[in-house]
Amino acid sequence: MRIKIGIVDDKSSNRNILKDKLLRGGQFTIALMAEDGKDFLEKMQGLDLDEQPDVVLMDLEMPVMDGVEAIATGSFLYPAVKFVVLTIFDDEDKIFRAIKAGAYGYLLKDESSENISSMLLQMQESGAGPISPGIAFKILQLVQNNNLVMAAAREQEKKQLFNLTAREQEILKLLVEGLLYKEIGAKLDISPHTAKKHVINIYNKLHVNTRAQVINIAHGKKWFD
Amino acid sequence: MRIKIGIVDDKSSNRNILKDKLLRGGQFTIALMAEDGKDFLEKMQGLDLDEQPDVVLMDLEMPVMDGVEAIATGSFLYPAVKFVVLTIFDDEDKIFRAIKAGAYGYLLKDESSENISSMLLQMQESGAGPISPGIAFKILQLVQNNNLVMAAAREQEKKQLFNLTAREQEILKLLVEGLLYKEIGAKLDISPHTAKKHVINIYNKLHVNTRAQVINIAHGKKWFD
DNA sequence: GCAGCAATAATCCTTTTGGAGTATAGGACA
DNA sequence: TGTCCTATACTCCAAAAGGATTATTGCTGC
Repeated sequence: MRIKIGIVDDKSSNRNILKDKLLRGGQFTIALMAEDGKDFLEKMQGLDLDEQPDVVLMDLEMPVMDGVEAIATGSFLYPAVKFVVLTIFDDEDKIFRAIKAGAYGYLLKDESSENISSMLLQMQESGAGPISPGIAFKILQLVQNNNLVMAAAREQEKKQLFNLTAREQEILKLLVEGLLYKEIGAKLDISPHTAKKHVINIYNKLHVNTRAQVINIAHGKKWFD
Repeated sequence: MRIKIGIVDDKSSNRNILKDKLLRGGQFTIALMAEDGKDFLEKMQGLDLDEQPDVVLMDLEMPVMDGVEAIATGSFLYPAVKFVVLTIFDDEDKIFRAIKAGAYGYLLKDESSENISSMLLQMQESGAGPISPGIAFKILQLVQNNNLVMAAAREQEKKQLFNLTAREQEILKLLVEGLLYKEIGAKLDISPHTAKKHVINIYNKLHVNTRAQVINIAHGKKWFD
C-alpha cells in the first residue's frame, strides 16, 4: 500500500519538485496539492475519506493562511492525517508553535529528498514522527534551558462519574467529542433514538441540559484530556 | 583530528563491542572507559586537559552512580565535554531527566553502530547533538501533550491564532460557556440574531460547524481556563 | 418467578441551531 | 469620495437537539 501524500506550499516550483521526487520511488502517491492553508482545507473537504492523504507535508510561511493555523485546524478536523512540517525555518518559536498546533514531524527543506522519502517510510513503519536532527537538538536545548518545564504532575484525581453506567460513559465520551446523535448511533451500532435516550439520561444525572455544559464539565474534571 | 571518545557502561561486553566498532573506522580514539558514574568521575580527575574525551557515551542504569547523576556532575566540572546518553531506555522520565542533567544527545542502543558513528561525526560537523529519531519524536509528543509547557513566552502564544475580531472573541467566550443565542444577546445587549450572526462568522473562521467543536478547540488551546 | 434496572427503540412535540441571504449604519483608509 | 470592514438586525428554511412518554428485551438478585 503506497503512502498518500499531501503537499502544501505556496511556491509551485517547490510543490512540483517535491512531487516529482516523491513519485520517483513508486512508494508514494500524491493525494492533494495546495498553495496555502485555506486552499488545503477547502480541498480536503472535497475528498472522500479513502482519498484523504496519510501525510501532509506543510510549509509554514504562506499567504492567506499559514501552516501553523492550517495544522491547528487540520489536525482537529482530520485526526487520522499526519501533519509534517517541511520548511526552511528553524527558529524556536516556529518549531514550538507548529508542534503545539499538532505537527507530527518537522523536517527542514535542506534535507535531501532521499532523506525525506526514507524518513517518511520509516515513520510509517515505526509510528514515530520524522524530525530533522537539527530540529531535534533545538528541542532538546529548549528543555535544557528551562524554556520548557515539566507541567505540574497531574494528580490522578479519580473521576467521580456521577454513577453513570458503563454504556453511558461510552456515550458521554462521544458526546464530548461533539458527535451528533446519528453519529453516536452509527459508531456504537445502535439507533440514534437510543443514543439520544442515553444522552438525556446523562443530562438528568449531571443536572444539565445542553451538550455545551457537559463538555465543560468534562474538561473541568479532565475526564478525557 | 580524531574525536576522543569516553565510554561509560557497567557491562564490560557492551564497552568492548562499542569500542571495537568505533575504532574500526579510524575516526575515533578511546580516551576513557569506565564502569559506572563514580568510576568515570575518578578517571576524569586523572586525565590532563588534552587527554580528556570530546564526547562521553553514557549508559543510564548503572550501579553505584547512575548516568543522570554522572552527567549532572560531569557537565558541571567539564563543560567542554559533550555527554551523549547511549541506552536502551526510552521512557519519558529518563529522557527528561537526562536532558535536564545536561545531556547533549540521546541515542538508543538499538541504533546500528554505523549509525552511531555517523551521528557522532555529524555532531562534530554541525554542532547539533545526536538524537535517535524515536527519542526526538517522544520529546515532540511531550511538548504536544502539554507535559512540557513554555515557561516564558506562553502569554502571547495564547490567542491571535484565528484572527477573530474583538467582538467575536467576546462572543466566543460566552459561546464556550454554553450560553444560548438569546442569552448571549441579552448579556451583550444585542439582538439574538446578531449574536447568532457572529457565531456563524466565528464558525467560518475556525472552519467548524458546531458549538461542541468550538468548545473543544477552546479547551485544547486553553483560551479560557 | 418476579421486581428492578439497563439497554434498546420508537413517537410526538417544542426549542435551538446552523446556514444563506439581505440590509443598514459607522469607521478606517486610500 | 467611495470602498472595505465590522457590527448590527432581520427573514426563511432545514437540521439537530432537547423533553416526555411508552414499550420490549434481557439480566440480576431475592
